[in-house]
Amino acid sequence: MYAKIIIDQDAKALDKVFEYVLPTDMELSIGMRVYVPFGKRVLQGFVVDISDECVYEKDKLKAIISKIDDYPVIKTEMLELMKFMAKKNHLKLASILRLFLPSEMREGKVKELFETIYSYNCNIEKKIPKNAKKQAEIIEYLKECGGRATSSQLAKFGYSAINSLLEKEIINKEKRVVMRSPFVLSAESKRVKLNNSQIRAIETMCEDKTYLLHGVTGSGKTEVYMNLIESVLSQGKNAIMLVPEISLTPQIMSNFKARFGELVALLHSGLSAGERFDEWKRIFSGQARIAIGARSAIFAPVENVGVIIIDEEHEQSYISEANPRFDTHDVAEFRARYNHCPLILGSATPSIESYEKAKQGYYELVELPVRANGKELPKIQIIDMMNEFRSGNSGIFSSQLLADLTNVINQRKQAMIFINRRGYSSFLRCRDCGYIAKCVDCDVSLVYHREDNRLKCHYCGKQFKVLTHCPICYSENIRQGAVGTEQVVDKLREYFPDVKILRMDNDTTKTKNAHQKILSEFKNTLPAILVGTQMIAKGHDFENVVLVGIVDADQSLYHADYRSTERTFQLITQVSGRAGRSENEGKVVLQTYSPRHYVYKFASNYDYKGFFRKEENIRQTAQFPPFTRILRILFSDHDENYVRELLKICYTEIEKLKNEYKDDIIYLDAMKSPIKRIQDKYRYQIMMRFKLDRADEIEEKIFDIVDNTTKTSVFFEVNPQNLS
DNA sequence: AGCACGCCGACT
DNA sequence: GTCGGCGTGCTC
Repeated sequence: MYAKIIIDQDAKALDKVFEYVLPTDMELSIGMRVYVPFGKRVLQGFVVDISDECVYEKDKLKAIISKIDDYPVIKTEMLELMKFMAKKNHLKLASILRLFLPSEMREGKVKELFETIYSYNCNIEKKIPKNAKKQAEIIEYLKECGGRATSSQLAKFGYSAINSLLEKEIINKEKRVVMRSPFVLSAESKRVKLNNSQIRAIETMCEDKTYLLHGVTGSGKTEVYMNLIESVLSQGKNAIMLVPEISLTPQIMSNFKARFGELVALLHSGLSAGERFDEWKRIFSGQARIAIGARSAIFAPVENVGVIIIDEEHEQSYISEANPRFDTHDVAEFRARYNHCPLILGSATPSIESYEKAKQGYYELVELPVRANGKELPKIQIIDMMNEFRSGNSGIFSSQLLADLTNVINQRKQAMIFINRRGYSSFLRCRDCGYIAKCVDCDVSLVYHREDNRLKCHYCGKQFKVLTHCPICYSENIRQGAVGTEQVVDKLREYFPDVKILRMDNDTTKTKNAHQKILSEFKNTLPAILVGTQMIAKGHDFENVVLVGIVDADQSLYHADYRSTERTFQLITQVSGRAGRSENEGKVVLQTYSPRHYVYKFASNYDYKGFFRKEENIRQTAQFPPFTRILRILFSDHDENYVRELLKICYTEIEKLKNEYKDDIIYLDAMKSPIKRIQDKYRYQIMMRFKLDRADEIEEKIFDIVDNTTKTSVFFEVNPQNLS
């Protein structure tokens, strides 16, 4: 007998099925992990098939050494899913399998948790040979980085050079473990009486198909989810529920823990590798029957799935932005159909894509039109900031917002100010020569963070000291530009020196329980103002918040992105939902420089359907998704000439497709990526847009073309979220 | 990815 | 000549 094996290594050259002889005394089944001889090494592999035939030359086959576990860690459903994803998203098999397992069970380094660090050994006085140019470069680079660097940083110099240095003990190698700790849960259970539309929704959503649950903010979707899960459990089946990472807050999670206790397994980024592994095992063994988590929880080893729920389905975070790129919707769809169970996509502001699918009958639309507490949604007042400017107010706040804030404070209530950005200001610029501080490895401006008075690269995380003068013209007139959370806080303190003003954004929530601390402090202070980014828009109920200010609503409109209007609508709706959650009337003040834009008209009336019709129309006429498909092919390498050459060859080949698909291809062009260098890799891309009818066919041809032209891996992205 | 092979420039 | 750096190709 022969076993077909996928080697657990993330390299394009190894992305195929290898064959091994199955020793007669070894009891092996599909989905198990094994050790196999591979060249001169012993590597981990996954058994994906067992057969009595082999394709490769029989006498060249080696035998499996041993099993790693005595049970299959990858279940049949997941192997099918692997094939589906490999085809759909053109991903490497091993990298897909790795998504299915907790990092504890994976070979090789997991970047977030383990990193190989190389450090310069200054004690050893050994000379580097004059001809060893690469090695000298490595040492130079190491010195620049303060003597230490990760293996991914050094990869560009090549492993031969690194190994030579290691051998001579000029540099040392160590494995650093990055540990994370969990947050604490406090649980209190309460059961809410359901209204009619909630009951109807629960009764409807039980078939083997996909439902789009459109519920206004505060319509009690969570309660619907809980009841659905409860009924699924009573049928002896299990459940998967996905929520966006930022709303994986203790509040929401504690509700589920309180209701379902030990049956819930939580998978979120805050868990340490060990804890994550434990939760995974609890699901795998069937002890835990409900998997709740962010995007990657869709891969939880839940068997006999009775329902899959994706809450806030419109959230960007459901599409993975980094390496194995996939869309959670596709994976969820696959698993739901495989298990013949309902898939529920819930949102107050469904994505245009999903709503269009519902309209065309691929999804069934279920609506929750009223708020569970029967209260009206807060009034949204639009403030024309150009007008403010013309009448002499050049500040961040309109006079209306200031007046309302004063009012709130006098009533000893609370307000939230929403800002669409992070950091104090975007970049450091020399006022004399125009120099902008940029990252040494990435082609992006560094962002100034006042907290620790440093410049940070938001792409690779490197930090730099703040410049006191311009490195080009030596001018000392170098400072920062636009508005951020910190500046808003500072300004507010000027206006309201005695009021508690809290700030919540990516920077103030870095540490373990910072999130909770800020929220509970806010909850217990009257009056108070909470300033924050996207984070404050999600699922926190503060009964004393009566005012929400949106300082720069336009921010997300200005992106050159076909989805930016949709995102602005979603943002406004979500943020507005924070005001007037209880007895108190709520109000929203929305400041904008383009008050006549249609998004504000619809958003201020909470008219999702009106907005959808308008947006649908625009997308259709302009030939954008969901009526077309955008494909982005990203090439990146340390050697700029090499990528350019690769791009050129691929482009010429792809261009030939235009003959056959003249009417299908709307747009095709090759260009530098908007951020042309990240982690010292040059990025070039091909962008294309084509009609849906033969989209899969075209895509497959392109995959083939690119595969046959390059040995380095290339990223494909469908309907990209951001174009960096 | 990482290991061996083999080409090519430097130097006892 | 030999030693060692570093690019290339292969792994069932």
